Amino acid sequence: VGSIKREMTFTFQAEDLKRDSSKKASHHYLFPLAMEEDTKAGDARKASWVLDHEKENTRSVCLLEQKRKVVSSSIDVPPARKSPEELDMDKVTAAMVLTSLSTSPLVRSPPVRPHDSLSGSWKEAGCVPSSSSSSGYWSWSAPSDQSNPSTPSPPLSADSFKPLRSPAQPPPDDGIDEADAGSLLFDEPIPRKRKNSMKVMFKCLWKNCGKVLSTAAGIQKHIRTIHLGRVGDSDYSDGEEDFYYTEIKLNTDSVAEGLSSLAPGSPSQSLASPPTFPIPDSSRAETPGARTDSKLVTPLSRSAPTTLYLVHADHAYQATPPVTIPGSAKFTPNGSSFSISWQSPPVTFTGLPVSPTHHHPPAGAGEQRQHTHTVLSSPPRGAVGLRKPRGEGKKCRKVYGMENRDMWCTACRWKKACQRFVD
DNA sequence: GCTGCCGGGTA
DNA sequence: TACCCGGCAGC
Ligand SMILES: [Zn+2]
Repeated sequence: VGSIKREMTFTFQAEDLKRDSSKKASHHYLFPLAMEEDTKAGDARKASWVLDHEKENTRSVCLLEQKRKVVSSSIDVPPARKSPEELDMDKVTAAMVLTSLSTSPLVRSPPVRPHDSLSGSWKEAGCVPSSSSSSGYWSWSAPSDQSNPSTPSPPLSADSFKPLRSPAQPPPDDGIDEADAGSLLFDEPIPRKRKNSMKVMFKCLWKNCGKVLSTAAGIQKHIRTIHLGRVGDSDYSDGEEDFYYTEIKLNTDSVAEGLSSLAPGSPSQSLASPPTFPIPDSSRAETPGARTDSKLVTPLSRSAPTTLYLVHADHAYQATPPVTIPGSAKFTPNGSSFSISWQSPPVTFTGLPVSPTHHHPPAGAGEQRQHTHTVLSSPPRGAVGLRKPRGEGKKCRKVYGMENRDMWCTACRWKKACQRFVD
C-alpha cells in the first residue's frame, strides 16, 4: 500500500500532463528487449530475484504487449485540449475512475483507454495485475481458473468456455462483441497462460536505491524525478529511465491460495453453482471443485451417483422426446445440453423437489433414502419412514384419466415416475 | 379410495 | 429393452 501511495503521489503530483501521453507512449517502450538484456546481464543484484528463462520470455512479451497497448491507446486520445486546472481535476478524476475501474472486470473496456493513457499509469492493468487492483482482479479471475488460469477478462464471458469448444477456432459470437474477442485473442495470448499467482513489481536499479513500485509508470516517474533530476518536466519521458529499472515478479500465492481454498469448499461456489454448470462438474471431473466434492463427501458421492445411475438406467425410458422443461432454457451458456441436465437429475434421482446439488443437506428425504439404501443393502426397505413425500402436481393419470391412458406419458403408463409433469 | 410410483416380474 | 403390475404410502 505504501508503495502504491507513493507511486500515486508521483503520478499525480506531476506538474502537468500537457505533453500528451501519445508522445510519451509512442517511444516509451522503444527498447523493451534491449533494456531487458541489458539489465539482465549487467546487474548482479538481479541474482537475488528468481528469474528463470521462461519467465523472462513471458516478461518480454508482456512488455511488448504493454507497448502495443499503450501505443494503441494513444490513438484514442481525444484531441481536445484543456486548461491546466481542468487537467489537474481530470487527473484526480481519472485517478479515481481508474482506481475504481481497475478493480472491476471492465478495466479493459475501450472508454477507459483515453484516461488510461492520460494518467500514464495503470496501463499495465490488463497485462500485469497491479497490487492495488489485486482484490478485484483475483476475485473475478478465480472462477475462470478452471478453464484457463489468469484470464484477465470477465469471468463468464466466452473465455471461460473456450476450452469446451474447438480450441483452434475463435468463438464465432459468444455474447461479447466481435472486436473485443478479437482483441482479447490477439492482444493477450501470453498473460492468460501465466500463472495468476505472479505479481509484477518494478525495481529501481539505480545505485543504492532499489526502490520497488508496482507500476512501470511509477518507477519511471521515480527515476525521472529522483535520479535523472527531471523535476520540472517530470511527465516527459525520453525512454532513458527504462534503463534504470527492471521488472520483478513476486509470488502472491497467498492470495490465490486463499481464494482457491475458499472456492471448492464454499457452498456458494462449488455447491450452489451446479445450476449454472451442472455438466462441467460431472463431465469434466478434473475440475478442482468436483474433485474436492468427491473428497469431502466421500460416502455420498461414492454411493449416491451409482444409485443415481441405477435409477437412471432403470428409468431410461423417461428420456422420451416430448419432455417439456419448465423455465429452464435460461442457462444454456454455450448451447450445450446444460439446461436439460439440471432439470433431469431431480427427476430421475428421486422425484423430489431436490435442488440440483444432490449432496446439499436440505435435500433431505430423498438423499437419505439413497444413502441408507446403498449403505444397508441387505434390508431392502430398511428405512421405511423415510419415503419421499409424494409429488405435488397432477400427473398424467389424473389429468387424462384412466380412459385416456394412451395419452399418458410412458412412465405413467408403466406406473413409473411421471416425466411429463415433473414436480 | 385415489394417486404416484418403486420394485420386481415377464416377454 | 419394453412393458406390466403388486403393493406401499401420501393425500
Ligand atoms: Zn406422466
